[in-house]
This record gives sequence, C-alpha cells and structure tokens, in this order.
Amino acid sequence: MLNRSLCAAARARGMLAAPLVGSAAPSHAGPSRAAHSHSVAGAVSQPAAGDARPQHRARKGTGGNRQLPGVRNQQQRAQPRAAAYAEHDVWQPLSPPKPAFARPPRQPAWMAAPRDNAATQHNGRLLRLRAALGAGDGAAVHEAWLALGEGRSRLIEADRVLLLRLAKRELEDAGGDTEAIAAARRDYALAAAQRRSALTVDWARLCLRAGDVDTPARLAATFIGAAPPTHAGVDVQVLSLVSLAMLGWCSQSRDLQPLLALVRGQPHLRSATISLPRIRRTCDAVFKEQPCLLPNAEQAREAAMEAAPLLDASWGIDSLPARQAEDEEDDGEPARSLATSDPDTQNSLATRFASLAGMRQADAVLALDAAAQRAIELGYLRSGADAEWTDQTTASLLEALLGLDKRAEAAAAWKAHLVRSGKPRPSSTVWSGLLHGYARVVDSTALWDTWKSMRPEERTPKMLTTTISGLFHGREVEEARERAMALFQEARSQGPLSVEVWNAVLYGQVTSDRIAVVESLLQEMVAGHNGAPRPSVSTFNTVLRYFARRGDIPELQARLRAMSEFGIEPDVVTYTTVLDGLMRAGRSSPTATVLQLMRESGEAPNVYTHTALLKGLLNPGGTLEASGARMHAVPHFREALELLLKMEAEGPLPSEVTYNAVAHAVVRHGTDVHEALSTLPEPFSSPVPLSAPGEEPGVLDCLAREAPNVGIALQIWDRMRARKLPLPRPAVHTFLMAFLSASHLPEPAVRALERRTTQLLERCTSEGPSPRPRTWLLVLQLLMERNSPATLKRVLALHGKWAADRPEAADGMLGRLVHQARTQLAQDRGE
DNA sequence: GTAGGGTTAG
Repeated sequence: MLNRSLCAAARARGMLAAPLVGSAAPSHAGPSRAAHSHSVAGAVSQPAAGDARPQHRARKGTGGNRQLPGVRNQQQRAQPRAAAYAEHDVWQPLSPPKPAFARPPRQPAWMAAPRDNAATQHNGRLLRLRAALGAGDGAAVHEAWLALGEGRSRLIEADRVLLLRLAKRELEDAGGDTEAIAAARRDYALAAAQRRSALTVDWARLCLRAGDVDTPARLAATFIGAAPPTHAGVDVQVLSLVSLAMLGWCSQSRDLQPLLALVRGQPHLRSATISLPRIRRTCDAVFKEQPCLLPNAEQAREAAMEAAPLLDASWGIDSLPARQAEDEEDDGEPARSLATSDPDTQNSLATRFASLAGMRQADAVLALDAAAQRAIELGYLRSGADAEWTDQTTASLLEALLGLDKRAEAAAAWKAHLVRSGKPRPSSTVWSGLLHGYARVVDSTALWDTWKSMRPEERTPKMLTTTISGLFHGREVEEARERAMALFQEARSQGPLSVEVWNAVLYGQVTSDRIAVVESLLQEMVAGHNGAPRPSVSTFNTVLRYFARRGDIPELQARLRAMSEFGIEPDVVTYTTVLDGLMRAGRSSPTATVLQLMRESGEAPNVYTHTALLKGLLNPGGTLEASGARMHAVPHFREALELLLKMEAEGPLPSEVTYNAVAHAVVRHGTDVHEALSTLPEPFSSPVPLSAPGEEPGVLDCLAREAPNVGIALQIWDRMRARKLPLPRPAVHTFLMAFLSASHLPEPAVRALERRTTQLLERCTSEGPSPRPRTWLLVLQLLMERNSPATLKRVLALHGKWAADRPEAADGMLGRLVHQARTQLAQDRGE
C-alpha cells in the first residue's frame, strides 16, 4: 500500500496538507518511478567458521576468583521481626481520618451561593472562623471550628493554611507543656493539613517533638494514597512525612512493616531515588529545637538512621502491572528496561535497578543494593513477594553496574551472588545480565569472553541474539564482526534459528555496509532455503534502513514493493524509515504524503517519527553530500521549535535524542538562529536559560542577546533536565561546542561559558557519560583557539585524571594535542 | 535487540 502510494506521491501531493509541519515546506520533485532492481547480488560469502585465536585477554567481571569472603557473620545480628507482629492490627495506628476530612472540598465555599438558610448559616460560621483566624485568637478559632461542623469540609485552601499556621504557632509557643494544647488543637490542624505542603511537614515535626508519634504516620497515610504529584521524582513531602513517622515509631520500638507497606505500591515512586541524606536531615530537624518530648530521642534517631535503607528498599516496590500500564500510556512505547523486559520474570528491585541505571545514578544503584540486602536480612522484603531477591535481580544489578561502567562493583556483585546462591555456576538469567551489561557499553571483547565462558547448556536462543547483536556494535569492528558471523554460521549448522537472530545478523551487515551479504541472507529468508526463517516486518525494515540512510529513493520503493508482494504490511518503523530516507534526500514534500499514509493506515507517528521529522525541518536540504547546493537551505527553526513544544504539550514526549537533534542544529546554525529569532515561539524568542549556581542572571541576558543559539541550546538542556532525561554523549558534545564556539562575546559571558565547560567535563568524568578521546579533542581544539589559560589548565588537569588509567590515551592525535596544549600553557606562563 | 540524535578514531 505504501509503495503504491509512494509512487503516487507526486500526483497526490497537491491535495495533501502537511499535518505536522507547521507551514508547508517548499516542494521539490517527487520520487521518480523506480525500475525493478530486485535482482540479488552474488552468492553468500561464507565467513570462516569458528575462531581459532587463543583467548589472550583476561575475563572481565566473570570473576575467576570465587573465594568466600567472611561477609555472613556481621549480617546476622538482627532477627526477622515481621513474624512477631503478625497478629498485631498493623492498621490500627493508621486508621483513616474522619470521613469529613478525608478529601479536600470539591468546590470552594465562596462559590456556593447562599441560596437557603443552611448556606447562610454556614457562611456566617465561616466568617466567624476567618475573623478569629485574622485576629490570631486561638480560643475563638477553636470555638468557631467546633461550630462549623459539617461545613469544615468546605474550607478553602487559604483557610486551611491559616489554620495550620495558627496551630503550629500555638504548639511552638506551648514550650514544654504541649500535651493539652496538642490534643485540643490537633483536630483542626489535621483537617487543615489535607494537602501536601512544607507546612504539613512542619506540623508533623512539631507533633513529633511534642511526643505525638501517630500524627505523622496518619498524615503520611492520608497523602500517600492521594493523587501523585504531577512532577516526576520523589514526592518530597510524602518522603518527609514517612521519615518522621519512622522516627516516631522507632522511638517506641514499633514494627516498621506497616509503614513500609505504605510506601509500597506507589507506582509513581518506583523510579524515584530516595536520598538517605534527606531522610537524615528531616529527622535531625526534630531535635534541632528544644524541648523535645519524643521518648528515647537518641536511640530513636539511631534506629531511624539504621532503618532508613529499609525505606529505600521498600519505596515503590510492588504494583508492577500498574507501573507498566502507566509507562505504556505515556507515549505508546514500552518502558525502557534493562534485563526486566520479560514479563514472566518481573521483579520490582530489578526494575528499580534498571530505572536508576537509566538515570545514570550509580551511587543510588549501589545504595539500593546494600539497602535491599539489609531489608532481606531483617525480614522486611519477604520471600514470595515480588520484592524477593531473585536471579533476575542480580542480573539487573549486574547490567546496571556494567552499563554505568562500574566494573569492580559488578565483579563484587557477581561474587556476592555466587556466595549467596551457594551454587558453583550462575544461572542463565544471571549470565544474561552480564551479556546485556557488556552489550550496553559495547565492549565486544568482554561480551565474547562472557559467551565463551558459558557452557552450552547455559546459553539460550535469546542470548545468541544478544551476543551477535552486541558483537556487531563493538569497537573492534572487523574482529567482532568475524566472530559474530562465525557464531551465526556455527549455530545455524546445528539447527534452525529464530528470525530475531537472523535480523541481528542482517542489522550488523547493514550497519557495516555489507549489502551483498544482506541481499543473499534476505534471499535465503524469502525463499525459505536451508532452514532460514520467514522474514518479519523487522527484517524488511532493517534492509530499508540501508537505503534510507543513503537517501536512495528508487531502492526504497523497490524494497517496499517486494515487502508488499511478500504479504507484509508496513508498520510505524517502516514509515519512519522511509520518512527519514526522504528527508535525507532533501525531499520535504513527499514527507507530508508519508504522514498522511500513516494516518490512513492507523499507524500513529511516534517519537522516532517526530524526531526524524524535526531533523528534516532543521536540515531542509537533506543531509547527504549528494544533495549539494541544497545543503545550505535555511533551517525551519520556527516550525521545528513549535513542533517540539507541541510534542511536550500533546505527546509523544520528546526523547533525549529529539532534544539533542534540535540543540545540535541550533548550535551549528548560529547565524540563521539569530536572524529567525523574532519569529520563534516563546520561550525561545528571548532565550534566557536557567542560571547555574554562582552565575549572575545578567550574564545570561547578555548571552541571550549576543549568542541566542547558545541560549536556546541551554534552554533545551533545561528542558531535558526538568524531564530527568539522561544526557547522551552526543548531547555533551553539542553543549561543549555551544560553550566554546560562540565568538565576540563580552568577557563575563565567555567566563560563564568556560565555567560551564569545566563543570560539564567534571560531571562527565565523575558520573558519565564518560569522556571519549573525541570529547577532549573537541574541547582542546576549541579552547586552544582562544586565549583562556586558566580554563585550559583546568581541562588539562581533568584530562590528566581521566588518562591516568588509560595508557593508550597518550598515543595518537589526542596525545599530540595534549602535549601541544601543555606547551602552549608553559609558554603563556613564561611570558 | 528494527526506526530517530551523533559516535566510533582521528
């Protein structure tokens, strides 16, 4: 269908509106009719089977040393406490508040017209309450409060805040003699606190200081079930309330199980990182002021700090199906998870490791590992629950650590797993975590070594796909590709392989431009020869990618026709690939046709489609050398930024790739941005980014005026940060380029951007994405063109630290450039 | 690990 329509694109194009592109782009010639170029090139060149080379490189992470360290003894000091509380009515202290207070009013009181007598009466009482609040008269407030009766539920937010402030002040003023006042005022303060706010946390803290340990828990219970906040990340108020509740319960040696159960089952908390220092600060604040009537204060604080990791380990655990459903709603894409993609082996802790790794929070991964181990030993995470530590958990932890380049930690986790499991060999699941981790950091050598270390019975068909696909991504391209092909041929000789394995091989051949091999493999699949599986839509999409990347539209058409003849319908990936191919060829008009076709076929454009579209808008002449003069067509910044804002508002949400595509184009085409500035949508028309710590806002105003493209790039970074998107390496390079390539800027702006440069490099060396030689080359080259010895010195120092355990970094171009930079610096100093 | 960013090393 698509192929026929593509041929008709030129005809149809006049009738089709450009749906996503704000204004119709200038039209170029439509695609030419393709000749049948269906013949497949020569026979398969069979790569040599097997790999005779000796294994010379030491295995990474697979831990040859399996000695048992004495880790067990120190872990046994606490007994599982959960059982002792089995009969205890754990919900007693957390019984819900009176129904009248359970929900905030649906309608503010002032909106209800005084139509009848009851309403007039209510308004009168309300006015009395407000008058008492205004006068700060505690006794009168309390009296008015009691008189209000049912009307309490109709208080507006402002009333509640005032009530809470008054209650807080009274409790503060009461000094040591707090019991009576706390008891008398608690009911209205509690009602007033039907809202997450810093004030609520204040109130809970005051109650705790007054020795009341149940109110914080009750507040936590109230809020935790309420609607989650709209922002991503930790619900700080809830975390503080739970921390305070925990402190209170520790002071009475109560079991924490019910409290921990509270923070479980909160799907929106799953990806949140619990900051242990924050829990500590919250608890410490209770003791800051005297008097503190909390019993056993010191022991309570110690116990709470010891228990804080349990909170971390339980946070957001459970309710996995809910979380999944939520993820899929987001943008139609399944959650990006690491080893946990198999629904049969879902495991909460594994999911959290994966999401922490996704946010590149290596410390949080390690802290959660420790916390979870402890929680298991204390019996708070129990066998049979999905919080159990399974092989899946270990696999996810390993993948996360390897993916974050924490090899030593991964090796320790590997060893700990073998000790814990008591088995001589890890399971397939655990091996799989290792493979995925190495595939993630494209370490084909380690990947291969891992594959070799596995026994045949430990290998699964999926792992073959993982390994082959990982080898094709590796850096030692030739060697890895040979290994991957040998692996494929060997496996093939032993029996039919899945279409996924074949697709992985095809993908590898496509990305290394081996189109002849691609053709012959595809032909085998189409013909069903030699046990080759039937090609899937992915197979065709993979082949299409080859021609799309080249902007080879006749071939795209031929392939689409072949696909259709084979009886496979295009999917969203097909459409995106074709769209991308058209854009690369500099043809913007047929793209409207593709989008229209998508609409007709019910394949909704997703974030990939939109990103390709954005790239096309920003490179209207195409991105291929062949498109020659059109390369210099002016980017459609207005349309692109409008589309970006539209995606943020209506979805599909932009990914880090989307943002980087825009930022990169903006940085590269500074002059064009300057000229288009007044036409850009807010906030990009006055591109003042958020200020970094210690940065004066005036500098950024100046930057927005003098280098608006840098301002916009930084605004885009702000948006990525707000969405908690990871910072990919290409984006690091984009921003480094932005910081160091703007010329003719006033001195303060230059200094601010150079400070941002060193800050970004520092961030990369400490938490990633770790710099590559390319990163340093980029920075040093740009920096040496200008006269900034102080910054150059700092960058060289950072590079020195990075290069310390990379002896190979001293070679080659980077080594020479570093030497040159050092010389330049020394000369500066000499003069 | 099918598609989008630029990368890889120089």
